[in-house]
This record gives sequence, C-alpha cells and structure tokens, in this order.
Amino acid sequence: MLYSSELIKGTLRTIILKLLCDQQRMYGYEITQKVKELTNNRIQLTEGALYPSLHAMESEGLLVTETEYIGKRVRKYYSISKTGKAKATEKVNELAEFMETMRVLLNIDLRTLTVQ
Amino acid sequence: MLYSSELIKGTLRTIILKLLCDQQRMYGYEITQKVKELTNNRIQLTEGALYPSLHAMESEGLLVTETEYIGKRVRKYYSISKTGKAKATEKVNELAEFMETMRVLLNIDLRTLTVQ
DNA sequence: CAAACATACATAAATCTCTTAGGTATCAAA
DNA sequence: TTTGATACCTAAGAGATTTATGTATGTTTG
Repeated sequence: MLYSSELIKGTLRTIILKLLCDQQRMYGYEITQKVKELTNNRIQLTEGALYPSLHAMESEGLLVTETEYIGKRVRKYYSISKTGKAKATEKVNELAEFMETMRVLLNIDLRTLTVQ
Repeated sequence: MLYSSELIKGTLRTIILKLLCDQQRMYGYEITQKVKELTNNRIQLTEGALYPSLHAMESEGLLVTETEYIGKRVRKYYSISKTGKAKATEKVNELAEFMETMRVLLNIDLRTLTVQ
C-alpha cells in the first residue's frame, strides 16, 4: 500500500535532510531506494520531486555535492552542511510536534498501531 | 508557535471529518475555533482553505448542511453523512499509518515528546 | 457613541509542492 | 537484443493552500 501522496507533501525535505544526517553521503537514486526499503515500499519518492528538491537545498547551502564517475556513469553525491544539520534538527522537531498535535487532535492511539 | 503550514496540507479534510464525527454538527467558524482550542493555538485553519473544502465535501455527499439564522446573521451547520463517516475512519487510519511510518523512518522518539 | 474587535459567511489570484510525462544514457541479465 | 535496473534531468499540469479581499452583523471599550 502506498500513501495517498498529499500526506507526503511538506515532508520531502525533512526526509532527505534527516537521511543525510545519518548517512554521511548519498546520491539521489540511492535516497529513493533507501526510503523505499526503510518504509517497506510505503513511501516511494518520485524523481520529479526529489531532484529539484536536492538542487534547491544545494543552492540554499544546506547540501554539498561531489560528482563521481562509476564507469561512464555519473553519480552525484550529496552530503549535509553545518547549516543543513541545523535545519534537519529543526524540521524533524517540527514534524514530531506536528504529529503529536495531530495525534491528540484526532485521538489516535499509537499503542494499537503497528505498521509492518 | 504555529506550524509551517506545508505540514497541514493534506490533513485538512481529515481534521474536519473527524471533528464532525465526534460533534454531531458544527459551523465553519466554530470549526476554526475548536481546532485552535484543541491544539493550543498550534493549528489555525484559514477560512480561504476551510470554506472551499466544506463546500467540496458537501457536493461529494460527505457532509450535509442546514442553514440557520442567529438574529440577522446566517450560520451554516455541517453534519456528517454515513459516507462521510466511513471516509473519516479511512482518512484517520491512513494518517495514523503514515505518521507511524514517518516516526520509524525519522527515528522519532515519542516518549520524550510532550506538546504543551 | 464611535472605533475596534469578534463573529460569520464567501471568492479569487497567486503560490508552493508535487505528479505525470517526457528525455538521455549506461550496464546487466535473459 | 530487448528488458529492466541504474542514474541523471526538466517542464507542464494538477492540487491544496495562502493571501488578499469583500460583505455584514454583533459586542466591547475608551
């Protein structure tokens, strides 16, 4: 089951920043696969959203890139800057608080929730 | 503190449907106030988003309206239909699963989270 | 008693984020 | 040799919301 994508809106940057906080460096395609794997195919990032988002965060100084060649194929690695790290923390905290607020508002019982 | 509103996107209908599930009937302005109160001013629904959303859900048969006059002032009450109730459950469950997935993905520890 | 604020509805243009759809190219497997 | 995976990218369109605006009544306060 895939989530109705409206929900993903607004969380893409948070996901990317948090992943890059933990993983040192990753390239775009790798990010899509990692998210897919970590969420048991529940969240499938689209490239049309991912790449522009990566480019934007690079130009904002949140991410830094280095390009490498694997054979003849280009691979663009992204890693997180100091500013990016701060932004990651901020965004994750904000999302956490938002989720907690929604949990209370909608009276969602997380104890009975197991996603697998 | 108000949430950066991107997060709210995609959850507006869920909030409205769930509230109307619990409250029998409410009017638009009342919904904004109730959400504000229940979230300690954290979520502030904008009227530009709320009213079109209510109108859409009415035309989709999820909500039913009755108009009343309080003095000379119009008040439009919304209540939830049977279809709406089913939709509410569906949407709340979907959001709950999405939040749980995000919690795992971002490694958010809800035990240390207290929103107040 | 007038101004400010709250209540109560509504619409429309602009904005933002993402999807859909397309494009290019390399590499591995069947 | 064709299919599928890897790997990058952009642009048009869609969808949900914000911002701005409008109308009008009721209440409070200086």
